[in-house]
Amino acid sequence: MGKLNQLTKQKILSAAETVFHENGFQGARTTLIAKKAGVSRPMLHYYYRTKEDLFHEVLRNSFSFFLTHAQDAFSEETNVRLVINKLIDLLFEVLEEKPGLASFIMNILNENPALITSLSIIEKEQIPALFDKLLEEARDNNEIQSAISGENLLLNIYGLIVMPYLYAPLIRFKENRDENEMKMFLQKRKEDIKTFVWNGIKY
Amino acid sequence: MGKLNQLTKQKILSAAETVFHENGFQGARTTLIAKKAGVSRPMLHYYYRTKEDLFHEVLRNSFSFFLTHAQDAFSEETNVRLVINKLIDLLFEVLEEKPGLASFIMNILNENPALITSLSIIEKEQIPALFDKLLEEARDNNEIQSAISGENLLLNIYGLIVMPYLYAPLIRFKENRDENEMKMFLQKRKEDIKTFVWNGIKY
DNA sequence: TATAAGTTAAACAATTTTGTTTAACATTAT
DNA sequence: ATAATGTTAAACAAAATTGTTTAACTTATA
Repeated sequence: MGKLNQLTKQKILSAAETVFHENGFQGARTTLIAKKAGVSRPMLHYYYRTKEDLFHEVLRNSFSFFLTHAQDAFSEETNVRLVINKLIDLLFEVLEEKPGLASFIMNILNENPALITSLSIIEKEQIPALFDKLLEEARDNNEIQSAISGENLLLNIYGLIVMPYLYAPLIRFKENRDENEMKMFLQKRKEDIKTFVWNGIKY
Repeated sequence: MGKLNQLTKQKILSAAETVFHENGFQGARTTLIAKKAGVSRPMLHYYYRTKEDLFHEVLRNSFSFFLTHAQDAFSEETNVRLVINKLIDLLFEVLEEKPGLASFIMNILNENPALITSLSIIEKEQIPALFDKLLEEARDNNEIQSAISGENLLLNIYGLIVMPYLYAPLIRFKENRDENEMKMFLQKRKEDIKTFVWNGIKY
């Protein structure tokens, strides 16, 4: 049996990513995915038997993409402050590349958190622990005062970064900012977040 | 024509709130709402013709509830720091009372932001401007150094507060924390956020 | 060039969900 | 007690959506 035009399969997966990111599992329509992929509906089911199969593939890819980038911050830098800045840079890049990813994750967290915990990538996730270690070192060196935990620090950073992406549609509507103004807003905000976070833990 | 057993109507609205908060518009099932309200399906349509009508009512109430409480911070306090602390307290109270509200708002922001901007309450919303004024005063008095805007400060606070509520299901799953442990985690986090935010803008 | 693989449009079955109708029953107020 | 109001269960119609089937067509390749 065949089943192997990788290009078509990829087009479907890629369209699925966009649609699932924008609408979540329930809101997504396989018809729209097929259309965006430029492919007939039977083709979609030919490569991915069910909507669920397709969703799981997107889910795995998305989390892998997100976590891999986040982890990079810890391999590329060693000092807390630099790691934090790097992490913020990387996460902004991730969301710039996939703006729907933030709400996608929020959606799953809400709809079906068990889905996330079942991912093998998640089990290997060590970021809070890595942060704990760096924070402890920094406290020993009197670089920071705060007794914050790695988990809380990470939640803070996620919250600060993700917020504007969730909020973006509202800001756009309310203040009528065009895409370019939004980009500048986000660019500036990124730097603001860095100093905000640093001050937040320094004292 | 009748249409006025306020108690039943209220039961329906209240059940609808829970279901819409937990599942969003698309994910919500009118059948489940009727069931939770302890009422037959035709009754639901008797008081609210369509699912959409019911949703709009919940939407209005939810935003009104959220914004009214947030605004209170500015009437009850006058100093930036105290306003911030009050706001954080009030928002935590809001989310403690309606834990699904956070993801509900995120959901709409994603699914249909136009819905939010069309709310009359939103147009009257002045919080960023109120913050701008307080921040300027505080800078004049050398209480704070940061040049942060009211809008960004508000985004920061929202992000920091909302995050754990979105994240909660995952934390619960991953670390197996029971409801009580979650409450303590949130309680502690609330105070952490206060100092985190204050340090963030002070320097 | 013949064959297999990839693809499509069209039609359809099955399911889910919303909203309506009907006929009957219960409750309240007149 | 009688009429209006509130309520239910049951059945149904209409629409949307997923997944499948069929028969035909195209393109690469053996």
